[in-house]
Amino acid sequence: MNTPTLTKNQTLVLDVLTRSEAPVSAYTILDKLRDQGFRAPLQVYRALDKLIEMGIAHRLESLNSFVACAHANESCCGHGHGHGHHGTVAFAICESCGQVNEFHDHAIDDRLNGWAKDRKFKPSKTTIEIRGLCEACMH
Amino acid sequence: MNTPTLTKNQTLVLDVLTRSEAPVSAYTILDKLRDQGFRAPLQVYRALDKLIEMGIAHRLESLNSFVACAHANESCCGHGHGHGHHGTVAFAICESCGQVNEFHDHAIDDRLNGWAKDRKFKPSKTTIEIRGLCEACMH
DNA sequence: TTCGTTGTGTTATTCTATAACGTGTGGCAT
DNA sequence: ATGCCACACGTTATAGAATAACACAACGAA
Repeated sequence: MNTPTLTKNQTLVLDVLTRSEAPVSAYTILDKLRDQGFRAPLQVYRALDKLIEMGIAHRLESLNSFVACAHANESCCGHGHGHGHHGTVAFAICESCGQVNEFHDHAIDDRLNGWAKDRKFKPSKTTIEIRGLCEACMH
Repeated sequence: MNTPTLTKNQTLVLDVLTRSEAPVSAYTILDKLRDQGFRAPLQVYRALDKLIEMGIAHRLESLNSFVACAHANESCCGHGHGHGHHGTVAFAICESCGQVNEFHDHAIDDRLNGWAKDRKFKPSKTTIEIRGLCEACMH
């Protein structure tokens, strides 16, 4: 019920994201895929665009980097990948170790949607990113 | 009780931000200040860093652009500029006209802080940006 | 077959941000 | 006053992120 068949480049890029512990920049992806024949940034960006469009990957705006979606097969509220979305996704990013924690919170969604509705603002994409220190990295 | 006296460059940059209806990129700021003697990006970035540090300006991560703080003299909850923060600020950005609406919502703050506290994650900076269409730009 | 769509590859260019120097000034302790 | 330090400022060069513009190949639908 998932992946609408990925192309070769999309698969390669997704693999890099999946294998990485931390977010990866487009140019880092490029470097990691030179051996597989990648030569230009566009090859990476095009694959990323599709993956993000499919909801399989996310872009971290505050880092200019990318991660694989952590909820690939999840359906906490009747939403898998196939149809809709699990609302807006939020990220907690450790500035020390780089680890990213992806989560979603309906109360926040409701709040933001409420604000938007009140002002007749039509949201297309919402970004929530918390930068800070994870427990392991605090001294 | 405000501005801890801005330097010349900081004042110039803030003026550009204040006068602009929409977010401005660093290089656009640079161009607008060439007449006042600006010649290099760093002059802009350094001023921006300070302004942001003071809470007088904000960076929009999803746009790589900057805006003047809309709450400069506000104290909705006992917080002005001087001491602390009015929690986390959120932005609604119209992708058509570029207008930005800055707001803050304690329920969201509480929710995010709760999530962080549960996981012993220590937030340093939180980004919330809603991209979409404002009422005026919907057809 | 023919056409349109989609993925691809390549070169060049634009936009965003920082590194690494060096200069000048104002405070302030001695 | 002298020496020192912090800090704003200026400049050149470079790194990092993203897109423009063009060309080609594979594939399915009409």
